[in-house]
Amino acid sequence: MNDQPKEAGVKERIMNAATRLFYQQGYRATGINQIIEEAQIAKSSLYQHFASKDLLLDEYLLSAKDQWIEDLAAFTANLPEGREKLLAFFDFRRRRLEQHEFKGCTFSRVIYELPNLGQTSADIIRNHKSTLRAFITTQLRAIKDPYPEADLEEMTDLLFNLSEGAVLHSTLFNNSKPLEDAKKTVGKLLKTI
Amino acid sequence: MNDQPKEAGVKERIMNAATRLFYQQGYRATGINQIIEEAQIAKSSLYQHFASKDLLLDEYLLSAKDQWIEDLAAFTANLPEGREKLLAFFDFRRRRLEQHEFKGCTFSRVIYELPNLGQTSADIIRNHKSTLRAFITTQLRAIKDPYPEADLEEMTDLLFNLSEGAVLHSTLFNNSKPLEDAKKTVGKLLKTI
DNA sequence: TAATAAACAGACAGACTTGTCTGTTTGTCG
DNA sequence: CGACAAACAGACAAGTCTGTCTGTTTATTA
Repeated sequence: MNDQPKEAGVKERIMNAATRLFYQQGYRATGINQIIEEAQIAKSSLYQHFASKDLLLDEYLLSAKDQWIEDLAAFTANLPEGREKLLAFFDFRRRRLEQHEFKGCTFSRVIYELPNLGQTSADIIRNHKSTLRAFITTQLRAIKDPYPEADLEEMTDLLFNLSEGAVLHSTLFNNSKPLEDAKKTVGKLLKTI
Repeated sequence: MNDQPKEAGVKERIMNAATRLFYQQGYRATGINQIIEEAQIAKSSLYQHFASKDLLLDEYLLSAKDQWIEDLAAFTANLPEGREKLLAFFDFRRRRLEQHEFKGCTFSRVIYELPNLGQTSADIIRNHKSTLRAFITTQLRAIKDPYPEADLEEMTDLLFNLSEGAVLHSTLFNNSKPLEDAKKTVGKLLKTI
């Protein structure tokens, strides 16, 4: 439990604890008291840095989104644009699930957990998913340019939906296979364009 | 609020209220007290029929799953097997989201809301998703039989993942477009087999 | 009519929740 | 040293939650 680096700043320790707990247990299932215990900080310190639990959620989503994009960039840094990076995208999502015991997509989880999600949080998540979608579009363009606009859109959505569906099914069955299979299918689909 | 038919049995009224509330607000966000109020029954009556809230969830999932399959069957009853029913599958999921204000898939919601879901509940959901997958396989076979086993599996998973991803994105963006586009894409994919 | 079962109302226990507030300790900077 | 800010511990308010329990009313059936 007490695996927090004591040297880290208070705000950082709160974010670390919230990140772990919100993802592993969910937002609603995680109490303020559990966060302060794991972060080893005082309750008043938490409310000094975050006005409410809801706002902590928003900051968590913002930071998780940045981390996600950064990790993807690092994971695909040495690969050529196009086919290679697209396939690696599926490896990346698979690896994330495996590292986190198949708890699902950080952002989809929040969407489904909070049906009446605040505007700000929902915007952050939509923004993140749009970034992923743009990543796919970029790689498709690298494979075939010029790519007819209508076909590009369609293929982007196909791959985007395929990845999300595969993440969901890997989560549901606690198994990497859906994502592995999806990657193979993408490999074949890319040969047709 | 008081739109429960008073004639309906107590257990039925509980299930009706739970179905509406668990889906609209989520399982954790819905309290026992709210259920008994909407169902217009006494708290002791609820615990007479369901030993705990967790077991109520399981019965809710079972009944929701049956209803889902039944509704799909009715929706596609007059269509020929194969291409038509496959395309209608996407219409069906779109219509469900539209009718429920884009709150997402009943079952995926539970998966994501309860990361430490009980074995029974998880099994019900996995069973349901397997049924959907089997529906797709059946329709693909109707289009092309014999269908090489490996290709059949791959196309099934592709369509299955595509539908789940489209449902997720329609939910996220409160918009039917992802599911409409997915249907069009399926139409094209089916021409290639 | 008497007996049995089902549903009723609602108080209650006990544990949880977020957020506030008081007062103390610690560390840093001039 | 003196002053200021940050973090501390932890009690507390006010509300929520699930589940239990007591005792009453209603309906059915023998």
